[in-house]
Amino acid sequence: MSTYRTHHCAELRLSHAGSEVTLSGWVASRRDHGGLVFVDLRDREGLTQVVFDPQNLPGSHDLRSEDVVRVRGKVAARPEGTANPKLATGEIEVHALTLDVLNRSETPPWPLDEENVNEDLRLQYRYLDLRRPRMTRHLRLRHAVASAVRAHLDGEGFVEIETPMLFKSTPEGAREYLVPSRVHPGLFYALPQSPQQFKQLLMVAGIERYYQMARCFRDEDLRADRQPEFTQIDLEMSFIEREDLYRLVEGMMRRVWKTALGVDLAIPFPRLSFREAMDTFGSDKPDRRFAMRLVDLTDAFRASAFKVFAGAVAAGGVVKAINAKGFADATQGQIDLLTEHAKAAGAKGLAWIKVEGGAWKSPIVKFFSDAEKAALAERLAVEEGDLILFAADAWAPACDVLGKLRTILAEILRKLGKLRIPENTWDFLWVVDFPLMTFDRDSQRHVSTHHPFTAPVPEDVPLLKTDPTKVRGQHYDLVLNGVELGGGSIRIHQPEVQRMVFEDVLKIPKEIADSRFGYLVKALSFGAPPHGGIAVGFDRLCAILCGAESIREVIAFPKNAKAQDLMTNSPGEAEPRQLRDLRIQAAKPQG
RNA sequence: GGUCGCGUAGCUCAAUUGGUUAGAGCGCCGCCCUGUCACGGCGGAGGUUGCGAGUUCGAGCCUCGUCGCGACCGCCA
Repeated sequence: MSTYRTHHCAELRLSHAGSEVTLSGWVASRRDHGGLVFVDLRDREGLTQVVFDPQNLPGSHDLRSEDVVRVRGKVAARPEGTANPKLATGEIEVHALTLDVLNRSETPPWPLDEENVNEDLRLQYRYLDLRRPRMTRHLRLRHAVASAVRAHLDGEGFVEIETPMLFKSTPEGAREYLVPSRVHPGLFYALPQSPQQFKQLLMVAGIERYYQMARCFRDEDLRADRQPEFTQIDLEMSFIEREDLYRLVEGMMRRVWKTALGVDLAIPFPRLSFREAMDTFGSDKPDRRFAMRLVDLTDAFRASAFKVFAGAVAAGGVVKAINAKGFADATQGQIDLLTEHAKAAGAKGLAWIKVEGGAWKSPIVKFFSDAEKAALAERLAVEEGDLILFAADAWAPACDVLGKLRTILAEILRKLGKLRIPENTWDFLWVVDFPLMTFDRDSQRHVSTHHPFTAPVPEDVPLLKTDPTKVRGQHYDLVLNGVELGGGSIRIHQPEVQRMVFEDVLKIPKEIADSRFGYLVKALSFGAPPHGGIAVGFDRLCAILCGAESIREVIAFPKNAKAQDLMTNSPGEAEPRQLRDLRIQAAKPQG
């Protein structure tokens, strides 16, 4: 038995009354009555009230927040009327017989029970921040989720395999962290953005089912849900089709939700094509917990007197609208704000109608015919108090604009109490049938919508050379409550198809394709099995399960928004000697 | 790189139109207190209002610059 404890601080109950126990932990709070001292002793499990008689234990007067102590004492039922129903151990207390101060604590820089505190400070003293029960809960939930994932994948025959952190620079995609090689001066490794290529090589190696809690690195600007290093549940399987993978991930998520929240998720998750998602929600990661669907009005305004609409249709575009129910009382400022967002999303302006006092108030409604008004009223189910917002443009930008407005409106209406987004609703879905290629106007060439290893849908392969943007990829995104949780694809496993994508479709010069991806194409040529996989954002997953706003809340030692670690003060300068060894000269910023 | 927001005591926040010596709660220090659990009582310490200029008789408040932090946009195959 430990000399430090016989029980933890959330363990003792009335049934223990009379027994002698030893507890160790931190002083969470003290209430010194002079002749009697109460201390809430905290360990990772919870709180226990310890009662000291300072005549016998004078040191109890000197206890301070966060001192580490060991207490031996007798468990006693609390006197009549003094039980604390807020504590699991609230029926009892420990009457201290001995007190050992194992370590003193400086006064904490902020009261640890204060939730709303400057994040700088929390990150600078992260070890104190993590003592708080909420953060302890986050880390332990994260562990429980990781365990559930491992248990599930183990049960499905997966093998956990580590892949290198020191990888090769592949300049496509996210900016990478470069690592200089001392042995090869002037040459660099890169930290992996994901183990993508290795997991495919493991399939060629015949592993068949691989997974890894993979640390990934991206040297891009940060967000609340983005860190320079983050963790993915990364997995890959051979001899599967998309549906096989959906089933696997659905089972895994079901297990995770059961473990973490005790919730039975409904599976299978619905599937929505990219086209349909954009068309009805204006997003490839739609939050369907609220309606506010995009409605198509193209045919109704084909011949409209309102030239903005008719013109868009004539140019091959669409007219679409959404109904922000109950927002007819939007202020001019709010309309302006929405217009700003619409413009930022690529719209030229924002047409709107307020339905107030039985009338349609709008700068544009005078152009509408009765038939057009009737179509509007019917398709948007227009009622008193509604605010209708329009987009008239080519299909993709029109959907995009309204999709962004939809998200913003939902947030505004939710705050105003006009839209209720149900809590504890887990709206999972698969978004599928993405276009394999997107035409990039800047570089005037086709780029992979996701990555160049995604296999085309078999029946679309003939279009690869003729009309690449029409080719659907076997890519899938896992979406939860409007958050992209993960994505993956069935990969190309025939070397000639992979080579064609690199050279004929993406127009990557042969030498570059060879030097960057030659080993992969070569590997495919040695009997690569059909395979595919997915990467699920583990930090985001944990944040959602914890109800946290930011993934920083579920990472033990995260970086701040400037990618710094405020506790260790990194990044920091390197010694001149280190730089000399690496043959690197730091170009100091001006000033 | 851009837009917006924030920066006042250790922490969370006040400070009327630009006007006296910048306040409160918590925390901290000292004394008192045997049933508290947001313990209570009395007393005390603690401030370059992020920094620098400017306007003004006078700036926490206005202007400009700068630094820091955050959110978003760009970016994230």
